[in-house]
Amino acid sequence: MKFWSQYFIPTLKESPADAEIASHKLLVRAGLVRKLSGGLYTYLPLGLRVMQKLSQICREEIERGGGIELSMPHMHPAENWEQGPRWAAAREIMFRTDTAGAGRGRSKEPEFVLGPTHEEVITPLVKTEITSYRDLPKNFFQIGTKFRNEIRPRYGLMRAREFVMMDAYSFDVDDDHAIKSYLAMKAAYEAFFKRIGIHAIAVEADTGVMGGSFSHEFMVPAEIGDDDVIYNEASGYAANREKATSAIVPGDLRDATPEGVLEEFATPGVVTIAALEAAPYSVAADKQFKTLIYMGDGQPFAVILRGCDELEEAKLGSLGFTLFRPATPDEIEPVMGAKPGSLGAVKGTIKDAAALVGVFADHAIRLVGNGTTGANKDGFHLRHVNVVRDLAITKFGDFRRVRAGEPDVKSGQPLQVKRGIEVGHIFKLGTKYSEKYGAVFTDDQKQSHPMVMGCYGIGVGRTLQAVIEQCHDADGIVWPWNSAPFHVLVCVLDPQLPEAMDLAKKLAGAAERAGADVLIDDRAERPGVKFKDADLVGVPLRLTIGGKGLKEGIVELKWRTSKDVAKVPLAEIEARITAAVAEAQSKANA
RNA sequence: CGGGGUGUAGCUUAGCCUGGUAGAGCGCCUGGUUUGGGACCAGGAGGUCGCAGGUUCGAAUCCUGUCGCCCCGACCA
Repeated sequence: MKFWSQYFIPTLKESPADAEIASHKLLVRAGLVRKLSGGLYTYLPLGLRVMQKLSQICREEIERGGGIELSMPHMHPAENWEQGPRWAAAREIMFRTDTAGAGRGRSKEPEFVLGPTHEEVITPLVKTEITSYRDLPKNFFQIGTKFRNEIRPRYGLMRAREFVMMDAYSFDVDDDHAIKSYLAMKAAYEAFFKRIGIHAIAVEADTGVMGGSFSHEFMVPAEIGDDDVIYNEASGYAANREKATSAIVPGDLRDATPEGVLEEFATPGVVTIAALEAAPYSVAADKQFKTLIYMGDGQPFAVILRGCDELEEAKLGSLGFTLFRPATPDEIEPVMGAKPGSLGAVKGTIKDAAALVGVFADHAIRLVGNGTTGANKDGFHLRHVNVVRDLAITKFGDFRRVRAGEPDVKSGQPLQVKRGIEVGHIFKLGTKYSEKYGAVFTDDQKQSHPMVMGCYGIGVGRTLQAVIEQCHDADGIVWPWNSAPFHVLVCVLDPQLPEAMDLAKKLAGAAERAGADVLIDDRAERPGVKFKDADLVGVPLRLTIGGKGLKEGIVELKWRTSKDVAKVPLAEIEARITAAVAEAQSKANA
């Protein structure tokens, strides 16, 4: 048991000016963290306790899912990363030492990076230590500090430069086994989020810079989340914005027979979809082809969408480029023959078609039929453009951004959108890293194969904040039992009375024997202050010992989730505490 | 990195437009009265007004630069 007067819980009446969202304000007001600098936080005792609780539950569930705990350095030689597949993409977000070549008495210092995740460390380790199928599968995990040079840290622990993450890496002999490991981790995640008392949903996700074949994000629905979840309640479909697709193009769509003769017409000054929609042209946006030029690893490629659709840039990741970005007008003109606004992909109109490494079309352009697009001549467009007849398409794909209301691919029912906080992510990586680092094993036929990997992350600090975001009211935090820094708060209104303190210690002891963590508020504060702090800090079960109650022979018992106060006779109080703790535990672990 | 905002006591802030003794609330210290939902009275400590230049007789206030922080965008656990 801890005594508030001896402990350190600096609560604040007012929210700090730099906190915007409820969970961030409460994190600071309830005395869980203090900011050192943008994206860097000190965990105060209470915050640390919650981090430790979450970490421990996470550890238990990951172990249950097959994980073996170890701990890797936070600082890595840049060399490890240079040998890996994502150095170019990842170096942007890493903190790096700038001592390379600087000396300090030596002719050359190696460059170091602070690890944002550890594929680049675990894979070489496994390469040297595991060589036989007999030693597989293995799933290694750690819980520790990660570093990311976030362009814009924000929302307290939600997006920090230094943060605590559980990261796990699975190694299997083949795809089937890798999928088993993946599903075991998915189940472990679900168990973890359930135990800590928050609602998190698994949604299909893009693999992003991690690479890999498929992936789920674990999202906590919240207004302030920075990701959109596209979902349909009834069908169970759920995907993040980057991955989400819809059944907007019917599976049995037959491309229309080409209509009309391709024809150029003058459109002076028209460089936007909207301008072409307006009189005198009056071409509806869904009858236009939008042509975008991107640079993929230094080479230009085109993406064609309907005029009414938006590009979902992350979906370009499926094209296999390591790095891509929108091309600049200077890069576009020599290739296409015109500036942005007059571009098109009609055969024969592209100035240097050979320079394009691909023309990638969104499936939905097949709905356009007889459409209009740029003529690759400034001030001119083409009409009666037909997909099959006129466009030289390298590959069709899903590149458009899904909108709410479009039909779900599973059920055809309208999709909905809500915001969420990404608290965890699981990837089936495949052999991307194992091939690169030579992490191979020998099978029972003496054949050598790359290990099939998966990687898994849970942002512990972010999860802590997501718990607060999901579990609070106007008065403060309302901790779920298993996440709470303390389970029971014994509020002693008259700590100067020895009999009050004696009783408090006795009750605290009873609660501890029942398995609860107990905090005794023995401060010489007025009752109002104590009650306000109790609500702010959000301990699930509050026992109040007051001078008046003592005379009546009762102790008050109150749950943070309810306004009801039970006046319990002293003779019964210990049994009631034991029962209450047992009940809360069984509910939380059901 | 682009756009917007902001920096005054430990915290929340007024003052800045229109230059002239830096103010309040919370918190803190002392004493007293209080004591079941953030008490009251009296007294007190605490501020190079982010930093550096400049304009001016005089700068928190005007100008320039710079740094930090916050918000919106791209990225992510």
